[in-house]
This record gives sequence, C-alpha cells and structure tokens, in this order.
Amino acid sequence: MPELPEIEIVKRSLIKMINKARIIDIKISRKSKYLILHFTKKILLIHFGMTGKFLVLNSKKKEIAKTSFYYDLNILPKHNHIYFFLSGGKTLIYNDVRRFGFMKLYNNRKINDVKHISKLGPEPFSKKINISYFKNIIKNKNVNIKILLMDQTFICGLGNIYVNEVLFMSNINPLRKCKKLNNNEIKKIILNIKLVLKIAISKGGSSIKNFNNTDGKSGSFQQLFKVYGREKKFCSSTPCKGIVRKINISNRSSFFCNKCQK
DNA sequence: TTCTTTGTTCCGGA
DNA sequence: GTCCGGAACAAAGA
Repeated sequence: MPELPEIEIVKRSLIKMINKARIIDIKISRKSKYLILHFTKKILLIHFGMTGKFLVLNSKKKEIAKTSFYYDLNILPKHNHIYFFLSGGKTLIYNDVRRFGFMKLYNNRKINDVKHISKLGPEPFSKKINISYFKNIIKNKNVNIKILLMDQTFICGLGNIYVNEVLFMSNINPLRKCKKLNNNEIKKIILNIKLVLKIAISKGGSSIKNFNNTDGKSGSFQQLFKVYGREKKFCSSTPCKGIVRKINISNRSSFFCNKCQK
C-alpha cells in the first residue's frame, strides 16, 4: 500500500507533468456498470462502487465549500474526493461515502482490452441475450438462477436489486437450478431483464441509500420495487396473498414471495 | 461491538 | 485445470 512518501512523489510528479494542463476533448460511454470517459489520448474508467456519485456545481472553486447545495440534498462535502474544475466556472465533483468506487486512467487503447472489461458477458439489451444463448450456457451450469444472473461473465450489468426484481416478475424462485428452467421461464427472464432496466432508467434509477444524478437529485425507481427490501410484507402482486421472505444467497440478501415464486 | 450494504476477488475442496 | 460455495475486502453508519 502506498504511504506518505509515495503519495508525495505522485503529487510532485503530477505537478511537474500535468499542472495547468487542460482537458480539450471528451466523450462518454458506459459498459456494464462502468462509466468511461474518452479523452483525446487517455481513457478514464470509473466504477461507482456502492455510494459513488458525480455532482455538477455551478459554483466556482472558492464557493464550493460554503454552498448549501450539499445539506439540502443530504450530501456531505467531507466525502468529496475529486474536484474537476472546468472552464466556464462549473465544477465536477466525485463524492463517495463508502469509498468502494475507483477511477483508473489508461493510455488510449481498445477499452475492451482493459482487465475489468475484457471478461464481461453481453450487455442486457444486446441481441446476444436470447434463448439459445441461455440454453447453451445453462446446460453445463450447476448454479441457481440468482447466481447465474449475478455472474458478470454471463450477462453484465445486473446487480442484486435488479436480479431480485427480475425473478419476482418472472415468478421464479432464486434457488431454482438454472439448468432446470424451461423455455417459457427463460423467455420471461429475458423479457423482464430488459423491462425492469428500461423502467428504472426512465425513472432516473434507484436511490437505495445513495444514488443521485449529477443535479444531486434522487431517482424514484426504488418506490416501484416489488420485492427488494420487502421482507415480511405481503406480496405486491394481486391477488396473491403470499409473504415476502428474505434469505441469503452467496452473502447477498435475496427476497422472494413464498407463494408466487415456487 | 456487530451487522449491513455492493461488486469483485480469492481460496479451498471436490 | 475447472467449477462452485463461501469468505474476505473496501468504509461508514445504524
């Protein structure tokens, strides 16, 4: 782990090499849960971990600390880690309470060759996600469907919350062995993956604990969760009177209805 | 003090 | 070597 002397060297090196340098061009893309900033000669790969967020403030450098912006939105400036001071007076801030997020800067090269990206499976909206792809993979897999959908080499971009929702919408128990699923169930899973992600995007995402867009505003999709976080509550699909159970699968909370997700 | 949270990685056993 | 389940790790708040 780098300690004080190493960081001091980095600081001096950065001042020597890129102090006063300006970013002159930038494109932005997404792969799975990674945000990718494409500069003219560099690529910045960003993962938000659990609580990472970007904020854009109209304030200039000296005004940042005293703006009431943070307090109105329940964001603490003590968790600001990176400031990008931009021409025109705006500031891009990276704020991360848990600090599980990271940024890595690469020389310009094919982003698909980067370690974090190269092993990822197809994107959820890709045409590669179809019944034959599923059947091909699951015939040799002994894991349950929850584990399969969480496996980023199988399909990328799905996390615990959305996998819970997808399985609920598909009436499939998270512990079902994936190789036992029939065609109809696979179809439902594929459809619901695309559906739940589209709806969540249209609602501005979910704000379980800590997602904000760059205005500092929360998304609203968490109000539409049908099963995640609803332990001991009635099943939200009518007229089912089942109760939502919570179990642990591979150290992650899994919620399911005891009646309509047999 | 312990538990929870997420995505990712690692390790041991089969 | 591969597969799978479980644990560990990061940090902070409840």
